[in-house]
Amino acid sequence: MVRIFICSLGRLRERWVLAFPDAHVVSDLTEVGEQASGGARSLWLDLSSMHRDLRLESVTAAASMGSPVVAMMGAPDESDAFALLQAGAQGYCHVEAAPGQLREIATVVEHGGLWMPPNLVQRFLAVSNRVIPSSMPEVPELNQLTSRELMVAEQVAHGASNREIAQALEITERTVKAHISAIFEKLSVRDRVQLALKVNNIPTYNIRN
Amino acid sequence: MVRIFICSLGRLRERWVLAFPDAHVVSDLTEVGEQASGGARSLWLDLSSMHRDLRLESVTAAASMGSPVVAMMGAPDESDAFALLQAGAQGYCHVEAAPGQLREIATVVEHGGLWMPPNLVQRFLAVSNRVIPSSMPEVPELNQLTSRELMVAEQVAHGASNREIAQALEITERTVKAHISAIFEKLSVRDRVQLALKVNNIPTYNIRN
DNA sequence: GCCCTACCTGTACAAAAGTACAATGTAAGC
DNA sequence: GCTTACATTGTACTTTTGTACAGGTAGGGC
Repeated sequence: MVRIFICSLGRLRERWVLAFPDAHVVSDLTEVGEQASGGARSLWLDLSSMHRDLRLESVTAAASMGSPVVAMMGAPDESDAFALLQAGAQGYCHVEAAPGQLREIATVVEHGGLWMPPNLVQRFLAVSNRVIPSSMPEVPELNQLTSRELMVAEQVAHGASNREIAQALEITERTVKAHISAIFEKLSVRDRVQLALKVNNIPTYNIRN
Repeated sequence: MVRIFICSLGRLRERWVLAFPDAHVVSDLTEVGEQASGGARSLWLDLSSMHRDLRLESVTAAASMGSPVVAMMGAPDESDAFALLQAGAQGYCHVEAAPGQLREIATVVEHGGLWMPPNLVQRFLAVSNRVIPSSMPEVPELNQLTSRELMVAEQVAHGASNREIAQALEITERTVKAHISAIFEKLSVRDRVQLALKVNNIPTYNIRN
């Protein structure tokens, strides 16, 4: 089974290689034609940094090539997901999905199944008046934080600057920095952006997490 | 992986055995509890010769047991399939599906995917697409960005530093900064954390924006 | 009492991030 | 040919962020 990633940068992300060591990559859909055109293959479209119309267009074009298509997005968007699936994609996932999940998705779509994140399925079911007990995955690392650190982390996770946090908690900016450094250490992140993403449970490009 | 068929007759059909030589069978859902309750398993409900309300009820009960559920019907019916999937089934197929297809379905649902006949997929998505979009807006401001800016924004939104973005896009760090400043202006955010949150559609505390 | 942790703060410094002002090249459209 | 939008880069600068090293306080457990 050949997995071909279509990415405008023409380079494979590390997670893709971790998932599929023999993955191929092309920078444009037109270059896919030659690659394993006869055999079994799946197409993985990196739709991050693409406008909405172009995303739909790309998926439609890819779907017409006869191989299962997985749409990979940078900014998750529910309404978009269904549009892309309707346009012919068999899978919809985050562009930085973990390698293990990528392999699951591959298994599913290459056997004719649909794959989308559990929250999307839940969303659909919710709309359908079905009550599903949702066990939203928390971020377990947050339990390592002291209560004060947690306060700071929450603020960072919602875009507050050090100065604002200091004012909010009525402490010095210096103290805020101290807390933040401790948080970085405990959560193994390197800066406040990654902290914000981790608290909000959003994957980052960085492997060292 | 254990496949348990729930069939009122208490007998396995030939096709099921052909597909899964080690398949189990029970005549009622209540008998499932004991079978491989801890390990990985999938439940295959034979819903042929069942009234509509009972079908729904069975699927709901089966879905609550924590294993993927495949609803197998004798007389395929679109609206019914829809209801059963809403009720928690991960798969929907004909009770006399070919062994090969059964195995495909097993692979899909046991990896978290949805499986249903191709013609139903389109129906399913068409309805979803009509129902979902109104409820959750995407981030319309992102359309103001140029394609290059969008690439940069996506990278920022996933924790990349300016240097990393520069390397990824093969441009200068200075150029990255230029793009980022333009993005801030267009999206009315003041720093990269807020940008990251906005792209990921996460609200910020933002007092003075 | 002593130890440990959480919490707080200071000075100083290094490293990013972000802005101001300016400039070049290119491609598309009128 | 001209205009406009986009992408790119430079120098120089301010601000913010983050770290290193050091220290002080308060409370709980032993």
